This record gives sequence, structure tokens and C-alpha cells, in this order.
Amino acid sequence: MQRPTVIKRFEDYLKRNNLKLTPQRQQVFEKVFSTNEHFSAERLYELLREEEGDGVSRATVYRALEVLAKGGFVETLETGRGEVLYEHKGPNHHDHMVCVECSKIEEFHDERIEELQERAAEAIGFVIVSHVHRLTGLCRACAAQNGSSKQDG
Amino acid sequence: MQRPTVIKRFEDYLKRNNLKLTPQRQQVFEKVFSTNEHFSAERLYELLREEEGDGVSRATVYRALEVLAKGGFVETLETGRGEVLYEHKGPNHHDHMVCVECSKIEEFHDERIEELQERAAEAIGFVIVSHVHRLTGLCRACAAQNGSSKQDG
DNA sequence: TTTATTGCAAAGGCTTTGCAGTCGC
DNA sequence: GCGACTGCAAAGCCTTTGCAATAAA
Repeated sequence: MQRPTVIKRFEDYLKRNNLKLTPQRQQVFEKVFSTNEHFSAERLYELLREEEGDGVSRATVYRALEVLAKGGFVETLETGRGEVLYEHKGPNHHDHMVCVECSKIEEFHDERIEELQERAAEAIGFVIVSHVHRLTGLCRACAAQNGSSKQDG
Repeated sequence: MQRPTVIKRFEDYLKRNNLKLTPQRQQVFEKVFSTNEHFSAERLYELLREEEGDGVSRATVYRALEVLAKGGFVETLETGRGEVLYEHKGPNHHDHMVCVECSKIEEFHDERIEELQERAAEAIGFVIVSHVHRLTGLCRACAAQNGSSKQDG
């Protein structure tokens, strides 16, 4: 998906929903789509503060993220440790693997899994709107280091 | 898994980890294993208050849940709406489908999915410790009702 | 007796909200 | 000009924590 296209979609979305295109929303939108990282609302707020210009208030960042989420421009990702991260939606869907040691997030995708989950839902008449498939564990680097040290669990 | 067995495992776990078997922990443990529902910490606290006897303080409920989680006796489930629910671990693993309309939670399991996710992890050297696979959408009943009413999104 | 545990209430962290002024449309 | 938006600070919600008293082992 090219940038101009997404911006257009965003503007259309705002119009359709009687929302206004404010400089703050633009700034948030730009920042969100200019990174491929997963970020928290707080982190996004920081990033916007660092920018030249007026900046955006914390409340507005939260409110803008809500708009973006409702419009389907960003997805939320709960890391499993009480954190909520966001990322902008790209053309290709993917799921996540989160390293408990270093917090690194890797992405994966398997069409077969997507199909099987669709079947599972169909089987009981469930209509999927969205899904979360998150693996938690150790990334390659951390697994190599943690080979021996384990505590009782 | 039979109750006596789990209790035994719990007691062993406490001993092994230098933790004490207090009446409060027992109460929490009993309550957690006496229901098959998914519950929040707050809800569990309520349930315990309603019981005859001394009850357990809120702080203790949270602390006990932490112990149970670390010991692998309960699993946490983020509903995707900022809520964290718990459920006791049973013999058979399962994932969840959460209805956005009525909050009903249904369980599903597909061994093929489990295998594919294991492969996906292996492929990049990731070691899975746990995983979350949650489908969000409409359960059969709500899907039937919501056939037409949709908002822009 | 020693060390972990409990209860309380205060403190935290993150997010939401009320409100008055402001600005897109 | 109207209705939505913004910033601020206060309020909320859920969870964690410090501390002194208490109880398991």
C-alpha cells in the first residue's frame, strides 16, 4: 500500500464520519505510518514531543489512536505483559512472536493457519472479525544464552 | 486431571519454592479450581468475599493469582478490550473465540494449528514458551442478530 | 524462632474525561 | 457560525507496594 493511498483513505474516512482533519491528527497519522515499529501510546507521545513544531498533547494522542484504530488504520498488540502496543496496518497480515527476555518482536505468517482458524470458527458459527496469534518465548539469540539457566516453575 | 492430584501438585509447588500453604491461598486455589469460567482478579475477589468465613483481601487475591500463574496452575487471557481474565489450567489445551457483542467466550483446539505454529517458530529459532490464539468476532447467536446493522468502520 | 504472608491504605501507571477555549469546514 | 477538537489537569481503573502485625513451618 502506498503512502498517498493510505492518506487518501484516511481523509475519506474522516469525512465519511464527520471527523475533522486537524494538524494534530495529521501529525499522529504521519508518525504512525513513518515507522514500522510497534509502539505504545506513551512512546508515540514522546516521539511527537521531540518533533519540531507545536507537538500534540497526550490526550490527543490517545484520542487520535482511537480514531485510527476504529478506522482500521492501526492494530493493537497486547504483549502479554500488560503492555498495549500499536502498529500501522500494512498490506500483508502477520502475527507475532514476542521474546520474553529482550522484548524483541518478530512477525510470522502462515496461510494454512489462517485457513484452519477460519474453519474452526465456521464449525461453531462464529464470525471472525479479527484475531490475535501471539507466540511468547525466547528469540534465537536469547534461547542460545538461556540454554542452562532455568528456575523452578 | 483429578482435583486431589492438582492440590497435591500445588502443595508440592509451594514447598519446593519455600512458599507457605496459608488458608487464604487455599481459598483462592479452591475457588479457582471450582469454576470453569474465565474470571477477572476483581471478580474472583468478589466471589471470595461472598463466601462464609473470613474472606481474603484484594491484595492477597492478586498475590495468590501471581503465585498460581507462575506455578502454571492458571493461565491468563487478555480479551482484547483491556481486560485480563484467568482460568485454571486443565489437562487439555485450548484457544479462545471472544464475542464482541455478548462477551461469550468459546474454546477451540486444532492440533494442526499447534504444529504449524511450532514449525513457524522453529524456522527462525524461536522457542515457544506459551502462546495466545484468540479470535474476536460474533458468536452464532449475535451473528444472526447483527446480520444487517453495521456501522462505518 | 525464623521467614513468608496478610491486610490496609497509599502509591503507581496508564488511560479517560470534563471543560473552556479554538478551529476546521 | 456550528460542531468537532484540543490541551490541561483532574479523575478513574486496575494493580502493585510499603509496612507493621501475624502465622506457617
